[in-house]
Amino acid sequence: MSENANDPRIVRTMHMLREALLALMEEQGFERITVKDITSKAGLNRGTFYLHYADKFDLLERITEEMMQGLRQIAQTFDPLDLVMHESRDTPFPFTVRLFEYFGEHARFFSVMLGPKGDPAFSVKFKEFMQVHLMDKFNEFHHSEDYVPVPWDYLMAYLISAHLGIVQYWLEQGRDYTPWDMALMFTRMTQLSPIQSAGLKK
Amino acid sequence: MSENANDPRIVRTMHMLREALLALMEEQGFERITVKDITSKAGLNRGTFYLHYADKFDLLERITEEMMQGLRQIAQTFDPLDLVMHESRDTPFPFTVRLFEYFGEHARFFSVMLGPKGDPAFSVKFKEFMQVHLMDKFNEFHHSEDYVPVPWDYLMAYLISAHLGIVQYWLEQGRDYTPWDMALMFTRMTQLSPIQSAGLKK
DNA sequence: TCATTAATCAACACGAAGTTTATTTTAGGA
DNA sequence: TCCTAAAATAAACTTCGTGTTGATTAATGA
Repeated sequence: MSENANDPRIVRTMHMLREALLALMEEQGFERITVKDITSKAGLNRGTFYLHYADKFDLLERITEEMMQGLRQIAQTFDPLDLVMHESRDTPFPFTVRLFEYFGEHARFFSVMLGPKGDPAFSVKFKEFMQVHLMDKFNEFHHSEDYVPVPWDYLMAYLISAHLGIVQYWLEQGRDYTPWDMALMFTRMTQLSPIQSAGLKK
Repeated sequence: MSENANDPRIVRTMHMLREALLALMEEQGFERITVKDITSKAGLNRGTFYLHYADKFDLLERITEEMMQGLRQIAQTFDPLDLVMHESRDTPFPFTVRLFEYFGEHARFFSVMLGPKGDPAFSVKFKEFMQVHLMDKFNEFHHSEDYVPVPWDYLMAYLISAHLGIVQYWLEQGRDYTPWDMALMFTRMTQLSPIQSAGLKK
C-alpha cells in the first residue's frame, strides 16, 4: 500500500480502478466481481491493484468514505434558521437542493450503491447521515411526555426511509426533475399527509 | 440437483442448509460466505450441497422465492373493501396485521435480508410486492389530469420506501410492538402528515 | 540527466469451487 | 426382517482467483 503521494501515476491508477469498479457494479453487482475483473477492465496489471488497495472491499470502502466526506461537508453549511424560514412556505430548503446537486454530480456512484446491485450497508450509512444531519434538528420539538399518534423513533424511521426512497427513485428515473424540484417535493411531503400529497383531499 | 421427493433425508438436509445460510448471513453477510462454511455449519458434507443447489446464490434464491410465495398467498386474502371500511377510522387493516404476523413468523429471514448484511435486490422485490398488492389498489383514485402537489409515481416511491423502513426498523428493534400496533401506525401515518404524526399540529 | 518509484511481468503457495467415482447409510415397501 | 433404491459421505481431481514476491521496465520531477 502506497502513501498518498502527488505522483500523477498514482492518481491516474486509483481513478481508473475506481471507475472500473463502478462500471462492473452496474453490470454484475459487487458480489461477482473479482480483482482480476477490475484490473482488466481498467487495463492495468493485477499486481498494481495490490499496490494501492488490500482487496476489493478496501477499494469500495475508500470510494464510499470519499462520498460520505462530501456529504458531511455539505451538511456543515446547513443553517437551522432555514427550517424556520421555510416552515410554512411552499419553497425548498437550500440545503436539500445542494444535496440533490451532489447526488447528481456523483449519480454513477449513488445510483449503483443505492440500487439493487449495491451495498445495503451503504444505505444504512446514508440513513445515519440523514438521521444526524436532518432529523436530529427536529428533536427540540419532541417532548416524550406528550401523547403522539406514532412513536417518535418510528416516525424518524418512516421519514428517513421515505426520503431515501425518493432519492433512489429519482436516480433510477435518470434524474427527470431538477434538484430544486426534488427539494420542494421533500418540503411538501413533510407538511402534507400522503393523501393530501396525492391531491385527494383539501 | 434432485427432484423434490418426499424423502425425509432430503427435507432434513435442505432445511439444515437453509438454516445454516441464515445463521451465517447474520454473522458475516452473504458475500463472505463459502459453500464450505454453509455445509460445515450444517454438519453436512460439502458434496451434499451440490446434490441440491447449484451454488450459494441458488440456495438464497430458493429461500427467497418461498418467502415471496408466502407473501403472495396473504395478498390473495386482501379485500379492497377493507380500504373503504377503515378509511377514516383509527383502526388497522386486517391485511396489514396479517403481513406483520408473517414477518414475525419469519423474522430471522426478513431481518437478515432487509438488514445491512442483506441483499438489496430483495428490498426491490419486496417493494414491487407492495407496489402491486398495496399501492396499485389506490390507482383508481388517481387522475393524471388533476393538479397534484407531488407526482403520483414519486408519492408511491415515498410511501413504499417509508413502509419498508418501518418494517426494517421494527425487525431491528426486536419487534417491540405487536403486528396490530404496527398496522395501526401504517394507517395513521397514511392519513396524517408527518408533522401531525409527531403530534406537533392539530 | 539521473535517482526514485510506480507499473509490469512471471512465478508461487493457498484455498474454495465444482465435478466425479466409489462407498456407506438410510428409508420404506415386499 | 430383508432388500433395493436413493441419499449422504469420503476422497480425489481440475480449475480459478487470491495475495505475495522478486526482477525488470517505464515514468516522474528535481
